[in-house]
Amino acid sequence: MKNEYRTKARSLIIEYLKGHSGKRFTAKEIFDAVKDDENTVSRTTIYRNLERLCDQGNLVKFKEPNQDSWFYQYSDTYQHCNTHMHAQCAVCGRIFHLEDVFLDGFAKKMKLVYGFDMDPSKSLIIGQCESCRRKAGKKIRNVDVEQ
Amino acid sequence: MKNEYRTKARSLIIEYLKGHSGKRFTAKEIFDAVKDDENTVSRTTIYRNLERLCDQGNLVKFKEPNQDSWFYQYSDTYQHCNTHMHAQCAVCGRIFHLEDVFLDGFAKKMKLVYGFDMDPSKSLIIGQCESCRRKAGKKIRNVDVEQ
DNA sequence: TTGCGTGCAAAGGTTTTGCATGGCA
DNA sequence: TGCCATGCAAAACCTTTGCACGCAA
Repeated sequence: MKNEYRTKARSLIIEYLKGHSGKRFTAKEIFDAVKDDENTVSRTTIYRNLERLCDQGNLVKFKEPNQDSWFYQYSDTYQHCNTHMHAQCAVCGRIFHLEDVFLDGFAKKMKLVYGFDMDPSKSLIIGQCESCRRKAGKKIRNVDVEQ
Repeated sequence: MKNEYRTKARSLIIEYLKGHSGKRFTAKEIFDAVKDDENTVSRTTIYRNLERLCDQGNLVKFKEPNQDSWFYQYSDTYQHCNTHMHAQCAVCGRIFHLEDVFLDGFAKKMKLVYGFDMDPSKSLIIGQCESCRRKAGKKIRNVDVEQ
């Protein structure tokens, strides 16, 4: 078992991700965000820490259509991710954790009708969340007030 | 509107994809498959044709977890893809088209419980298909008979 | 002091672009 | 002939790796 050290770089990354929990970022965005006039965290370190956080289960790593780079999203509740399904808002990128009970009926039907054994933890529902739908209604000249 | 020419390269690519409809390939795999002793289609051409096929709606392009490159899968029925949901087998990669009626209940519940407007065409269910589950049962010393 | 973490530079791999050439209609 | 498509080489990106040095415990 490896001992884990608390370093400046790692703290900066985790702080940033935690501070924006629920939003998704590319490695590049995190690199830019963590850097300021005095300090910089190398890309290598960013990648290595992101990978570690994924392994530890605090980070979700996923792709979006037509995007070259991976997205990372911090989630305190991700520990349970191997057991349940997620929905992601196509607008703001937030990931929602769906209750298992909610899925039971669907999974059963999938099995019955298609003979398909679904793996909820790997499946992803895409759509628009409530708050983004509300915002969309308030859009002025097709420009977002905030993202 | 652009006129489309029938060229050797494009025919080779489409033929290969059609001949293996339901399977998924990376650009590299298609590059290797299309090449033989006499002919070769450049990577550039592969990518340009794959992109065009996607635009035309005959090809699905998607990522899989922890894979660097995109996967492409030919589908004659993909024309309807903007209206319905898909399930993908994690083992063989085949994509199944789910009936719309099948989803109605689920979508309604999503809206009701989470206020989430799902976009079936972009959502993906991952799991194991019937035939792969059967094969898995027949596995000998953890080696697949065929993939 | 030990060994984990970081940074640099370089490599690896996939995909895109510019430009001249080739081929379909 | 007039476009469209192809191929080559190079570039653009994102991500990973090797190695020496720095820092936490």
